[in-house]
Amino acid sequence: MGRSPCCDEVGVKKGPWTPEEDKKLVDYIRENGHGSWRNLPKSAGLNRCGKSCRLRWTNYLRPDIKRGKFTEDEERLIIHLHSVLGNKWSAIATRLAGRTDNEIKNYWNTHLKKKLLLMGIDPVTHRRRTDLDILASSIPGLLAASANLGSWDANALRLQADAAHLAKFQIFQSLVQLVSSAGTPPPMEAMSLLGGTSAPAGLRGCQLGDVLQMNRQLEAVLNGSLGLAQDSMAAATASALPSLTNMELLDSFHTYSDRVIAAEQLNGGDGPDEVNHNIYSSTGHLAAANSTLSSVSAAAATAADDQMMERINSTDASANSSASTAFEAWEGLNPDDDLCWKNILDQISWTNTQ
DNA sequence: AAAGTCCACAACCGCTCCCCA
DNA sequence: TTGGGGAGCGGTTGTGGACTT
Repeated sequence: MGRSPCCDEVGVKKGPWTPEEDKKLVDYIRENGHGSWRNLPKSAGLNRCGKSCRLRWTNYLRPDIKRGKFTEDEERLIIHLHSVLGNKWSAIATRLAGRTDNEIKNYWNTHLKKKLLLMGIDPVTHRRRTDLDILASSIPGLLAASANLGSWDANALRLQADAAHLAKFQIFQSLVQLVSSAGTPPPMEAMSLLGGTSAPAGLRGCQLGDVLQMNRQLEAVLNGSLGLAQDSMAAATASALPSLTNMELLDSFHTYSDRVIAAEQLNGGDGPDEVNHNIYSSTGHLAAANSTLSSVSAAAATAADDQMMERINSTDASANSSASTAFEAWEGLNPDDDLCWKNILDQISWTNTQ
């Protein structure tokens, strides 16, 4: 069912609207309502097509439009709604008073999509990414982010190291997950990288089953770490950032924990929607490493690392050896060696293409 | 200071949906 | 039931300003 374009008239103006045109359009609609958009330009004395008038009105001139930056609440809501509705921008816009579909779409494409990618989340599926290319490309950004964390004082050095540690830990976990999801045993070259001369004793010579077990442990640790991080955040930050006041620490902590709690509420607690769980929980480390709260979260998570070990040791005796192995392995890796990362990525890329 | 590059956003294009004769 | 027209939607593009080299 073809239809002729509405803007096929020659001589109809296109491009940016002038203030005079805006005034004509606003005045006309205020006085008469828009009525038929096709007839409006003629009636209003505008040399535009009706479609252009409608877009200008609905996206820019409408009096109930809310201008300005998106708030964190709005961001969170957009991400949540997008996970449910997909690219249904108009449907999403109906849930955000004063925001237009076009504005939300633009904001998604220019900000939120990148934000999610940086957090290691696929903006389409809202699940954690394992794509190697993205993973590999994200490493410099992650490390740069961790390097830019702070310039306050000596404590910043500790925080920077913590954040880098966490970012690399997350990457490592993703790599292990990737190996386990490949369905085939990794090549000896790859395994030898994990257990080779530069690798820690815990990983040396480990088998696929060990890697899978390790991955399960890491998954549990990462997914369970958020609560621990919240529990220990205030104390951890207090010890890591003695130069900040208690009030500043509490503010930082509350900002972060509010986001988490709100995400949980949006989620309906234990509903089927895993989006916010994915975003705020399982990737908590990575988000923390990249967000403005990264320094606080990273310090807290460092303390949480200790508690993770305790939890593993106390709740799953059968996994004790593997879990310990995983962490010993991580501690033994030399994540500051760029060549080490390149080699691991190269080898696992090779695995994935087999 | 100039040139080049990147980024954000307004606006356009083309398609689909829905209503109505 | 069909098809024409209006409106809405999502993807894409163009442009101006900010930033970098």
